[in-house]
Amino acid sequence: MNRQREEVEAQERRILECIRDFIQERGYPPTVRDIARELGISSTSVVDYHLRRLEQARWIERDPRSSRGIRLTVAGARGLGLGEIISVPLLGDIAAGEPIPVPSSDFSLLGVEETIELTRSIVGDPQNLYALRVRGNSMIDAMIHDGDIVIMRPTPSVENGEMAAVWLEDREETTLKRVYWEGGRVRLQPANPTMSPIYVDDPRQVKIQGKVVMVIRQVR
Amino acid sequence: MNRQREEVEAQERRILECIRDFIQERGYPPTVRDIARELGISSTSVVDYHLRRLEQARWIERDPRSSRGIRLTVAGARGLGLGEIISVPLLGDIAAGEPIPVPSSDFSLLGVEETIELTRSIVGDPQNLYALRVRGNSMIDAMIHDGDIVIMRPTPSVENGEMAAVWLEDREETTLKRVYWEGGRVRLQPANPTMSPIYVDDPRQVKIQGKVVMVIRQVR
DNA sequence: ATTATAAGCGAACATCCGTTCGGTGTCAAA
DNA sequence: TTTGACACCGAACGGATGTTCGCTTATAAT
Repeated sequence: MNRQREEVEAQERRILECIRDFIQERGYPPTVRDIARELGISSTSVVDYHLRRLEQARWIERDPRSSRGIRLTVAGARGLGLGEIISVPLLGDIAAGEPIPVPSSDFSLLGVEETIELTRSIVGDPQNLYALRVRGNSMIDAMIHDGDIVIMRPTPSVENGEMAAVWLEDREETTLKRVYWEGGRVRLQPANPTMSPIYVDDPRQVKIQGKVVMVIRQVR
Repeated sequence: MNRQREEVEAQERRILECIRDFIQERGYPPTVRDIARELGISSTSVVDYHLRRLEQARWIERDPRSSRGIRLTVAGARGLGLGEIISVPLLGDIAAGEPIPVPSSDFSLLGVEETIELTRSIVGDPQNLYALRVRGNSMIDAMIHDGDIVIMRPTPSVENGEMAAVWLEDREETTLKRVYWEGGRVRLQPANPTMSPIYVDDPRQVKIQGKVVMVIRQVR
C-alpha cells in the first residue's frame, strides 16, 4: 500500500524466515524470545503480536500454552521452500515364485533396516505405504526391471483397471498386472501393451496383495 | 542379555518412537513431561534418565537448558524420515522422434512451471539434475512407459555400460540405452534383456544427451 | 486538529519445563 | 548375604516461556 505497509510485511517475512531458519538449524521451533533476540526486538509482546497476525494469515499455526508451539502451515512451508518427507519402509523382496511379504499390522519404522524417502507431493496419501524390491526379470511384462522398487498400498480389493500385485493361487505366482473384473472371469492385463492378457476363470484364484502406487528405478 | 536388558531397550525404543510420533504430529519435539505422560511414566526424572542414555548412544541430541531441546541425530532422523528435499525441474517431454530439451546452462528453478521433489538420499548428488516426461511407448525396449518420468544428469559423455539418452544422427531419433564403446563401433543395449542391441558403426552418429539417473512411474 | 490504526516498549504474572536430589524395589553377581 | 547396577518415584528449585496490560510513538485518514 505504502512504505509503512511494506515494512510491516517485511518484518513479518523476517519473522517467518527466522522461524524457518531456526527449525532448519536446531530441529525445533524458536520461542518468542528467541525470535525477539534474533531480530533485535526488545519486547516479547511485539513478537506475539506479529505471530498472531501470521497465524490469522494462515502462515503458521500455534498451540496455545505450549512452549515453542509454532509450526509452519503446509502452505507456509511450501512458500518457504520446505516440503514434507515420507519414509516408506522397505519390507523385502518381491519375486515371481513367492508370495509377497505382507506388512504386519503394527509395523513401525524402527526395526526396519531400510527406508525409501519420498516427498509427499509425489506420493500422495502416505499412510500404510510400503516398498518392495523386485528380484529377477519375471515381471518384465509389467515393464518392471530387476532391482526396481515398487511402492505399494495394502488393499484387499482393487477397482477395475487398477495396477495390483496379485497372487495366483493355482500357478503359485505373484505378478503385477492391471485387474479387470469381467463378469465371472478376471482379466489380468500387462502394462506392456505389446503383450497379451491372462484370463482367470475363477476369481477366487486371484488374491489381491496390494495396489501399486509407484515404480522407482535407480539406474546403476 | 536377559529379560531385564531387553525391557530397557524396549522402553528406550518406546521413547524414541514417542519423540518421532510427536514431531510428526505436532511439528516440534515433546517436553520431558509430554513423554512421561504419553508412556505412563509418573516421574520426569525417569524420562530425563533415559534421554541421557539415548544421547550417549547417539540416537538423539539435546540442547541443555532449552525446552523441547531434543532432536534426532542424522542416524536417528533417517529412521524418522527427516532429510533434504531436492527440487528437480521438469523441463519438458521426451519422445522418440525429437531431440530432448537440453537445459540452458544457467537454468534455475525460476521460470520452471513444474518440479519433481525428491529426497537427497535416493537421488545422490543433486546438482544440475533435470526431469523429462516420456511421451509414447517408443522406449518400451528400455522398459520405459508412456508417462514415466526420467531424471537426467547432463553429460557430454558416458562411461561404458551407463544408461544414457542418445540422439542418433542418421535415424533422427532419441533412445534410452546402455552405451558400450567397442573399438570403432558403438553398441546400444536395451535395458530389456529379451531385446537385441543396436550397433552403430560411426561413433560420431551417437550424440550423448545425458545420463539417466532414475525412472519414476506413478501408476494412475 | 482529532481520531484511528499499526507497531512497538517494558513490566509483571502464572505456568511450563529442565534438572537435581534423596529414596525405593528388583535382580544378578560376588 | 552383601553389594551394586538398573529402573523408577516424588518433590522441589530456578529459570524459561506464553500471555496480558498499560503506555508510547508515528503515520494516515477524517
